[in-house]
Amino acid sequence: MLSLPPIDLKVFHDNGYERRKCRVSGLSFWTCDLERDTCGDTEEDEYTFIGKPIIDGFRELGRDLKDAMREAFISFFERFEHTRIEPYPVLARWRDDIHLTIASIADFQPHVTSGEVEPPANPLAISQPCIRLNDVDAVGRSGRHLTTFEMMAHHVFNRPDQDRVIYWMEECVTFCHSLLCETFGVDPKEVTYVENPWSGGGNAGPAVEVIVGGLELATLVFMNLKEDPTGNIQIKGVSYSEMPLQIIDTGYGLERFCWAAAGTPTIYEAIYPETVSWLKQLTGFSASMFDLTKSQLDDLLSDMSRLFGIMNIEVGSDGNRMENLFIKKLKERGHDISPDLFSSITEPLAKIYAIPDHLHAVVNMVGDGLVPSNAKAGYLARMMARRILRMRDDLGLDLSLCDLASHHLEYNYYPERMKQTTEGLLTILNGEEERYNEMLRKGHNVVKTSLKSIPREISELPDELLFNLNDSHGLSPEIAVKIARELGWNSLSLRTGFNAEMAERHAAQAKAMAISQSKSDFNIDLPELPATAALYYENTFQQTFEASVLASIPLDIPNNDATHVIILDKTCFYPEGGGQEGDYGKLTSKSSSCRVIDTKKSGNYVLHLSSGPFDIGDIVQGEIDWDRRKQLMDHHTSVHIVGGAARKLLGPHIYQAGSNKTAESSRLDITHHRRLNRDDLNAIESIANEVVQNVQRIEKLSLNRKDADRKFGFDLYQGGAPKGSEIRIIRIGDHDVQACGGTHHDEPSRIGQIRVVRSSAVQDGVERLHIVAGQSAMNHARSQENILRLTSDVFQVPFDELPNTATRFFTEWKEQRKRISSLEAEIVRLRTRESENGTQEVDGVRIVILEVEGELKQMTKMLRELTMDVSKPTLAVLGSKEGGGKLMVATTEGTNASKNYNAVDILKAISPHISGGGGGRPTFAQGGGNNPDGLGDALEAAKLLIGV
RNA sequence: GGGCGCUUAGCUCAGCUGGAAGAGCGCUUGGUUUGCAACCAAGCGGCCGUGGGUUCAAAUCCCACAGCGUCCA
Repeated sequence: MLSLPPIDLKVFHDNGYERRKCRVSGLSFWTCDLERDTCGDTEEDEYTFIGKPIIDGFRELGRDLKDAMREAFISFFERFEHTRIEPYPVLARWRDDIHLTIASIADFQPHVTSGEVEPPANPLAISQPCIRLNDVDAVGRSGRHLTTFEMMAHHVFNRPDQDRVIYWMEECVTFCHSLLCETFGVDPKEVTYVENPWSGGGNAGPAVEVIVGGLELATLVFMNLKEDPTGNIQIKGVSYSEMPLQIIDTGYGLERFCWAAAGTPTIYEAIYPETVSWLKQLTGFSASMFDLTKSQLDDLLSDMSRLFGIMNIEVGSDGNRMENLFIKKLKERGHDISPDLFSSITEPLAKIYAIPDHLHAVVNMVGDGLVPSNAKAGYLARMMARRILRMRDDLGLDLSLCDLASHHLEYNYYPERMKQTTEGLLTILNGEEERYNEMLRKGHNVVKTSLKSIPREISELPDELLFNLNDSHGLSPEIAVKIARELGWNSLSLRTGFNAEMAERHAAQAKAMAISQSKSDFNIDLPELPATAALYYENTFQQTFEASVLASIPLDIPNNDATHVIILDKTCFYPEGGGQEGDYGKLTSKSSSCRVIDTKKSGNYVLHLSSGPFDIGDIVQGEIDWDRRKQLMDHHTSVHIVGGAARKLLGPHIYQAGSNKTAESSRLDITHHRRLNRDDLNAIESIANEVVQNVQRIEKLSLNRKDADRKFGFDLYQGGAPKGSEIRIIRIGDHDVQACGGTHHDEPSRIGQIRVVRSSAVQDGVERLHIVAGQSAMNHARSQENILRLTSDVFQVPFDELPNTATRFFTEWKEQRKRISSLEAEIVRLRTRESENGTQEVDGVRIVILEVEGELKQMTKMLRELTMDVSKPTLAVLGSKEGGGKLMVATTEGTNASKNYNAVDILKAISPHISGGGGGRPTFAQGGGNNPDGLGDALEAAKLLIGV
């Protein structure tokens, strides 16, 4: 078993670099500073560029600085034969394993890095906007963390097995060194190259971290290994073997370069200067606030930044301990500040710094067409929006999310480059703020009710309660405690580290989840065979064909009526895929004929689920159930048309979140930020039917992925990330174009008619459209009419009178119900009065024992009438034969009646006569049984018991 | 995809250790007032989300579904 050899390059020696071992980290590194014995990225290496920029030639800040820096980087590599590639979206639509683009190499995974697809250029240079939310809690606090950044990169995809090698380590490091020290004028003594192998996502390789002035500015990864249990190279405990590709994956942090060029106290001041000073001004953050002079505060902040560099502030680290250490170190540097002063400076500042970063992430995501939601990728946008709003509230800013976003667009963004419109973005963010406010308002109530049983003097809320408020109602522990204090629980506080505990708890839950996941698929062992030729693509309308049987495999467990799986050399049967159900039909050989009950796909084979076997080598005639297939095509093409119509009507954020096509109907799930009403559906339906009438032909293209991406962009992948290098594309005029493996009409007019029947909600931010087309549209209309016919038969009125008639019947029903209940009350009153004739008194208490008719409800009313009057103390026992027998006993509260008799005791004593039980309060008991015939006995027993 | 929570009057919500459906706001009427606001009194307004189940009895307990919310992947 080997580990990786040292990275020993000519470029290092030529520039006077030596290989050393870091005294702190133990890693090998290259340096030309003879004094140096640390690798540069340790807790003993301070930033050297704060207050004195280490990169020359940049006087701008903010967006201009980023533009200049990006251009300097990319044009440098253009001079050396690299092709400039436009950045990919931040939403990784071409991948099904991640939601967001987390690195420049993510643009080319998995298909380019696997060697299946050619890269768009080779070598190439790019600056790719990325979003990483792992360290979101450190943003604003550490001085360097960001959730969204641009990863500048030069990538090379070498194929040594095909004799195509562009360049490898030597040239790569040479480029990097020349960029830093020649173009950017960095003092070579400030640059160290640290050898630190990289691994991730099943790949690995040697790597060099480029540290400049104590800050990691770039990583150069030489990816040439893949995970392989039999491999002979060991990295971080995992075995790898060499792969046919050699990929150079570099990452240069644009924002870090900007910071090193600006020398500001934190990275945020380098890239978001306008926002930072705007927010400082609005919150009144200034030296005088802390009884300091401006230069004192500046000194303090600069020293804090340098300390940030060496103190690793990570998520989940113990806040209190870090703070004490920090204060101690500041004291060593001559800043004697109290913990209170420290946090009153850092708390608001951290928020002022984090807000522009978070805004950038939200604008990146929503600008790219993402709709915030309570699940999946959309949740990430909502979470970030809520973090901004919380920080805004903590800072006491009187600004809406839209105000903040508008400012951000003006100073830090190019709105015209967004896919979403500015108006659409602001509308969506406005909706997010409304939801946030609604959550807070509701949260207030929730806290109020959950505090009821909690004593006011308590100093800490129960953990369970806080966890629950957070998980179920979105109230962070801080907010929950704040609300509770406002409600009068004044001595409450939140212990430090609570959030970390909560995160641990969530992590434990997620872990438990991961273990309990398993998946069962349609799986059988298949022999090695040539791939099935797909006739359904060559001619979508072919209904019959002749093929030879390659395999006939009995099913262990019969699937519906299917007993065998038949594999042919070629087929017209479309296998289930892309939400379109498989074809039905039949296969006939000379000797036998079987039904095809379903068609599925497994690898390159089409599996016909057959009602019986064939012999291998048989020549069979296949015929598909054409009515069904035609209907499936109607629905599939309709789904594309309706999706395009929705996008046209509602905006660029409309994206397919899923779909399903059966012979009866189809469903299309689209991303949208509010519920659709019937008017919206009508509008979509109209546009869809115009397309059916006006678009002549549907184009079916087959392109390799490289060309498909370039020509149509990533909206192509509405149906999810496709596999393989060849992409089938369905283009319906200029109305809709997407990658799709389904069967489609050549002419939209073949569909006839599209109806968008109704919409329903799948999750927040995703609306499901129910669609019927072609013959199904006709069937749907007929069945709707049938419902009307049946209904109008009941009411005996014509169709168009139905709404009025139904309204009339309903209101009359309600009126009559009310009338009945008032009549019942009247009966009760009459009965009660009657009963007074036959009553007896015992010790001044009136005794009423009666058999009545009616349900519990009426009996209760009667009892109330009887026992209400305090001047007439009464014990009443009522019985009814309804529903198996009912008994009720009540006394007049606060009188001799309630003193002398216990209703529950009496009830329990007599209810066995009707084979039942019951209970209640001492003054009011009710019960029932299942032997109505015993009612007389029960009432007699009551008389006996009471003594009348 | 998973966990948790919510659904009760026009609105906002209590009630949920099973035993007479409630409050505040709004609405109607009356009182007070020169008038309005305010105040006082009375009244109107409920398939307690839908469908099953347990029980003598379910807004309340159990199951399924729907809609909504929330946290985590």
